Amino acid sequence: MAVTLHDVARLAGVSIKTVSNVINDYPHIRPVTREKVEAAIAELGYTPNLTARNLRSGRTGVIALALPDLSLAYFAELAAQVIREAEAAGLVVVVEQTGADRDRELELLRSPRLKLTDGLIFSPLGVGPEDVAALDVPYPMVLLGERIFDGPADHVTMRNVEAARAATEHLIARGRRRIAVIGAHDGESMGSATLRMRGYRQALEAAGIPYDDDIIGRTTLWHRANGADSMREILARGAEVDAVFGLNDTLALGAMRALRQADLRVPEDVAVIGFDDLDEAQFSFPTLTTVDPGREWIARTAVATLLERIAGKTDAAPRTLLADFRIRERESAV
Amino acid sequence: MAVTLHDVARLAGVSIKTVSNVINDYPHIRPVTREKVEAAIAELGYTPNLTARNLRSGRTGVIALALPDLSLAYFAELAAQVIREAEAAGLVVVVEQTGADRDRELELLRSPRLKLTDGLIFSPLGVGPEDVAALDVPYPMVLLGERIFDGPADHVTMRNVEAARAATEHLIARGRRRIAVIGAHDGESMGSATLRMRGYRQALEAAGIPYDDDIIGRTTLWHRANGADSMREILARGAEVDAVFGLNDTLALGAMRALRQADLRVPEDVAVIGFDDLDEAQFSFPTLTTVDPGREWIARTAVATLLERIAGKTDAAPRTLLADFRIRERESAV
DNA sequence: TTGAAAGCGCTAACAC
DNA sequence: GTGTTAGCGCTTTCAA
Repeated sequence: MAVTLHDVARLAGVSIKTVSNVINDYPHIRPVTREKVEAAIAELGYTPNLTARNLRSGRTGVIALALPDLSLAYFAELAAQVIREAEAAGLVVVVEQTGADRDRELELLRSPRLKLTDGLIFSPLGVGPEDVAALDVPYPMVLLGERIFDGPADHVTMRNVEAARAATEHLIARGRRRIAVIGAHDGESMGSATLRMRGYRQALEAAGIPYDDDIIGRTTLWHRANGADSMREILARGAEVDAVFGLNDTLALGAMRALRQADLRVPEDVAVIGFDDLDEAQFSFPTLTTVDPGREWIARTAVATLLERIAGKTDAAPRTLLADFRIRERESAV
Repeated sequence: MAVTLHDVARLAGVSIKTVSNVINDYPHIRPVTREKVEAAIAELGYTPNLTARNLRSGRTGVIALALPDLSLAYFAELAAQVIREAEAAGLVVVVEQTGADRDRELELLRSPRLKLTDGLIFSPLGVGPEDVAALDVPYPMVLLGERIFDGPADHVTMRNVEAARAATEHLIARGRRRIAVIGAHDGESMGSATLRMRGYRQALEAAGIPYDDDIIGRTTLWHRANGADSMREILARGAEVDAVFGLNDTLALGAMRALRQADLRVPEDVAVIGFDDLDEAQFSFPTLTTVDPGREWIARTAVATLLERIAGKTDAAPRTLLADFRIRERESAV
């Protein structure tokens, strides 16, 4: 641990600057010198002290990714992608879990731990439009998700309304007219649920299908159990249903479970569509038709955008970047 | 970003040492001085530069967690837990994905990026016993998983053999005798598959049930599709089966899918048990009986053990720490 | 109780 | 082409 530039320089019989030059691939070095230095580096097993380098350069090569919880499949897959993209850009990623808690999210934004990173990719679930002021942070940040629009930072997100509308239209085009929704939120002005509901209603309206509150399942959490419970409630009401739009895949998978327990066949009796295109959607029974919201593009764009800001593009106005989506047609809705 | 100790000291009319003392809660400071300094800190919005502090202290407060892929539910849940435990200990976690690739794993161990961290929690899937030499790294490391025993580092893992035996016995106790296995590996001397197979065979032997290679499904990968494919193959052979032991939950869930497609009822016709106790096991249809291998304990112990090593317990011999397991009884095997 | 100054290991002017 | 040197912002002896 104790080998420094000085040690290498001494052994090689040169100055530390020369060693530094070799390490940083400075072009004009005599081959002989370079070899001497490289031999010394090898002999001593020298590796640069990144902390010192960071102190000099003011950069760390580390970015933070803050999200609700890795146990949620959507965020795990998002994190996997962000880490891959960051690695390709020569960065490593510190993952922070906020538990979707507003206070913890706000605390994180002010945390001195972030000083150790070059920037933050933040997927909030607790803070909302009323907290935009707290988002005006003194370091590069890219926002993900639907909680914040017109914030003081770049924002990479998906076309929720259009994609949800397309999902609903996918069902309508297959003759379904009694399309239940699982995962609606009450009293939320801006969020995935609200936006996706808007797309749903647009599709109904365009097709001349009346909106029926009886087949709208409300859940605060988007876990599988909530999807199953919500579906059961709708069925218990005796409401007629020939399709289900799960506002995310996890809810849709939960709903499928409840449908099968109620001896309803998917897709024959009830077609099901989800949203997210989790890996799991390919392997459920039946496989889940869903919306691919462009997660890969979102991850890549978030990293690229953050890097631009880190590189000094601090003046440019905050941008909103929207991913393209597509419907992944599988067995649950054909 | 540019506020330093010097700025604070100048504003407060004291030396930087005094400011430093205040920040680090050095006991003997006159209240007046402290107040002056705190006022200056507040006015300037000073936060310490962690990089500089790290350079001095030689510690970073960052640990690395290297695992195959966050898209795999088991590792996502493990990471979630490790991050929580690390946070409780005042550490943040850099997550690195190796893709279960031996070369990438070996490269990671030597990566200078690790110099930015105080230690590594490493869950290898590519390197094996033949690579123990590479594991003798010059920084604190804790190993997870089954790939390496008697390595040069502390090792936190689960009781694979005993737990697999208990899982098999759970099925036997419920009258099952034709217990298929999904996920066996060929030509692997040490790994989860091998150990769990050992427990399976022990249970059969103890119950006087003959081992039948016809109902052993081999897969290299442990994804859901492999579980389904492997199950289908066994069924296609015409082999008689009244239970399935998925060597992990994902395989078991895949196998359940194949069973239902073959019009076999779970658990009536075929009981199914898994291994891992993923969140998902509680929400599948039917819910999955499985082995809880003690993931939470493993995460907590890995962090605690790493911290001990970081704190300087470098002399002590490497230890192997084993988690307690338990069977989570759910619908798929009653 | 507080201040002065050295130095953690590195990079980047600037000199030679 | 290579060496000297001044910091990056902080902690920490050692004095005062």
